[in-house]
Amino acid sequence: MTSTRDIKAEEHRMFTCLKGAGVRPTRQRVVIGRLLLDGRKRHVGAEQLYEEVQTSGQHIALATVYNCLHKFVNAGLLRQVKNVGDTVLFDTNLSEHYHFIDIDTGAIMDISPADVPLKKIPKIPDGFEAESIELTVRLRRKTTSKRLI
Amino acid sequence: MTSTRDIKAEEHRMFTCLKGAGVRPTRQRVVIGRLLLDGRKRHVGAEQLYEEVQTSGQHIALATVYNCLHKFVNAGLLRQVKNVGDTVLFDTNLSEHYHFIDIDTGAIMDISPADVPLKKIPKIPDGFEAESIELTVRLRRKTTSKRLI
DNA sequence: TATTAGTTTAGAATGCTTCCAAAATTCTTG
DNA sequence: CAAGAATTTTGGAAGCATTCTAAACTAATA
Repeated sequence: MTSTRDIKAEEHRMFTCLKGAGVRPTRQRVVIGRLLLDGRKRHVGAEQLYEEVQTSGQHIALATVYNCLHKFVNAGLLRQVKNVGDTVLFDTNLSEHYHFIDIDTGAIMDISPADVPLKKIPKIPDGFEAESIELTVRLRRKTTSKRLI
Repeated sequence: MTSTRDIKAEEHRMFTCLKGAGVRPTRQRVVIGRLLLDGRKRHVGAEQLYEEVQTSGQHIALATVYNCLHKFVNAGLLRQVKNVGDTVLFDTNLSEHYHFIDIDTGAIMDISPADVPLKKIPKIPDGFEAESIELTVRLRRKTTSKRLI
């Protein structure tokens, strides 16, 4: 079990972490930071995170969750996944990697860059610079047999 | 100038084309097919196409434009681009290729696969098959100098 | 031609995300 | 520590692309 002192310590760590990233460490951001920036690699949507906050017994307005996620992205604490369905996802994995997407369930799995070395980066048009390179492989469950019973 | 007979001929060609693709050739689909499936490579949104139809003096309900685009995608006459902003785009270029996206304007440019050979396809997880592989390079206009005047 | 199956349509509904303007919080400076 | 300035939070409204609905229509089939 986590003692009150440990919680305080963790909160303080997150407080410092946010400050270091140039993000004003408000109560809400510390709460979300602790849920999200704990080292685990996850893909989260705003709505889902909103519910996690509620489950944890806290309340943060949905609009604030959105604000916070965007702030974190700008601060480089989070990445936005742009290839998924109709909903915006945020990725806690900051290292270079790509994604598998199960088109039926929407589930996302990481692809290590070691598994897909690009032989060369495409030549960037003059006057531009690459902001991001995304590689997404959409997967369909294989229909192994068409047994009807 | 295009004669009435030519138009009729083109309509009939599209009629046949749709039929061949297993798509029931309704008036609306022939109209949209003629605007879209003329060989030019384009990236189009539903709303934009809807306006093109109106400009051409015809009327097709927006819902029908959506229906039609999806039908065309299922029939393999069109591809859906899934990496762009918040709006769904359709791509008349059916051959393998990838995309540059100007993050400021939303403009899309094709990347030839010759420019980005994937050294190897990532290993597809067991029980799945790849439905599509998308590679998207987001571009930002380079800030060459910060002249203020 | 009659029947059936598939389409079109306008407008309503949906659902994710952003906007709003007021209240609250955090930071800065003295 | 107080006061003012700047930023953030909030709940609800608004926005917007897309899908849904159910009735009218059209195309294919027998």
